[in-house]
Amino acid sequence: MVILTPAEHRALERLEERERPLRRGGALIRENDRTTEMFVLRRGTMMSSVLLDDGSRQILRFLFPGDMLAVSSLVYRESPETITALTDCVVCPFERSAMASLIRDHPRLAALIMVYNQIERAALTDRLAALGRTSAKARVAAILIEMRNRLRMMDKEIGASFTLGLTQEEIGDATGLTAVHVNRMLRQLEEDGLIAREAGRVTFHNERALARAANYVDRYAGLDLSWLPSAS
Amino acid sequence: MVILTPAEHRALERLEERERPLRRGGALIRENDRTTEMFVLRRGTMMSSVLLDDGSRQILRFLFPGDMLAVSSLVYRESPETITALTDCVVCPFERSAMASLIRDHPRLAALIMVYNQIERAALTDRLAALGRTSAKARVAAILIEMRNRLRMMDKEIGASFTLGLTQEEIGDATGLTAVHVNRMLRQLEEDGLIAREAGRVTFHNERALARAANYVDRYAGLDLSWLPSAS
DNA sequence: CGAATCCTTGAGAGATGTCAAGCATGGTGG
DNA sequence: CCACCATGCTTGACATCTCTCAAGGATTCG
Repeated sequence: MVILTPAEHRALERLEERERPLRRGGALIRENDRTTEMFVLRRGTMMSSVLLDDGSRQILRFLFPGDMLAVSSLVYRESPETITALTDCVVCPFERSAMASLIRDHPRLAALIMVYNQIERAALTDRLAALGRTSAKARVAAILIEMRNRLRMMDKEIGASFTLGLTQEEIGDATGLTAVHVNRMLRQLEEDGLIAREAGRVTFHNERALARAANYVDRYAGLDLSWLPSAS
Repeated sequence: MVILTPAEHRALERLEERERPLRRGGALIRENDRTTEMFVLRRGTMMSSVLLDDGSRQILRFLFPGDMLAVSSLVYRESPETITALTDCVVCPFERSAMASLIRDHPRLAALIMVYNQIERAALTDRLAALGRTSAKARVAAILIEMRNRLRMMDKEIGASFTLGLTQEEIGDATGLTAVHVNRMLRQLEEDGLIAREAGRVTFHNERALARAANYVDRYAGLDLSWLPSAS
């Protein structure tokens, strides 16, 4: 999509020099932790979430290889969110001061990071609109499509059928529903003929109708990066 | 908070060279408009929103002087959101290519823009958690506090009493509720002794309890910008 | 094999939406 | 200056959606 210069490649690789493994279920960062590190997710899937006073949890985002984690430590002394591994993972930690030099020395990479932030922002606002204004069934359908599409970006083999890798409680925490109601909505999607399920695998039987039910928009499409600074 | 060099000041001022007035209710950008412009809001308050298939609206964010508008045109050919004036406004348009040169020539400003994006992100995730996991009453309380705090950033005179400047329908579109239910929640907050209302003015009678009811976090506090590149 | 998790289903409760009507307010044209 | 209209607010009755609680079945892991 954008061709990086060798120097830019090296700068990005320097962010990924160190590796840290993380066990399934392990927390990389907890809310209110003090940290000045950021991370690149290299392998596995993670999620970021917040806990509310009453003990309920809201999942903000699912994270996939290539995503930057804990960018908020650029700004906040204490982390506003918890970051947890959904599968065994490998992350690459780097100090936020590395971000300062990267911005100074590689303006085009700085611009690309802004682009990345905007894509993430669009995904968050889509979820916001879903929580505010769509039905439980639509929200569950949206999560299914989102997960399939992100998984497919890592593995081109994935088609209409994939392993979701989320419990119904996690789907509920992402969609603002209870696990019980998620279960009912999955069954309804099945009865509507939109999906099939077996042993943790989901199969889309009518992807078009599912996307329509979910109000789904692909935020990795429709990009226009022609304004980027030229390679220096 | 951060002291800018004269050159940095000039660079920011260049973004605000031109002015465009906007009437109350007018749209600066509509969803799916093609635009390559961005804006700085100079005067007035605005909102950004999306429309769903069924005609319902979700307000994503309220915008105040100093905010950057339409940053998504850095990324998307077509705008993912509508931006509308809540009061008479003045905006300063600039081409997104100006952003490219600003990033190249002023790394510290680029870093500050990233900081700004992260603050906005935190505000969005707070709203997300509110929509997903808090009661109608809490969401309405949260909007009241948010509006008061942002208005107070422009006008230090504002204390416990302020003019909200939103219709109950707009509060509903921001909180994912119907206007009717917003009305009932406002009444309840009043009966609980947390607020008083008259002629569009809201007065906080028990701000601490209100903030508690709303799960409110001030995202403009707790910043740590010590990592920023040094002034060059 | 036993103990956790996770999933599934039912019944009833609670929160929020829908519809409908009336009231208040402010702006506007006659 | 007044009558009228559009907009927004308020309230009640009822419908619908989602949650809560509870129980049992399935699956995985040690």
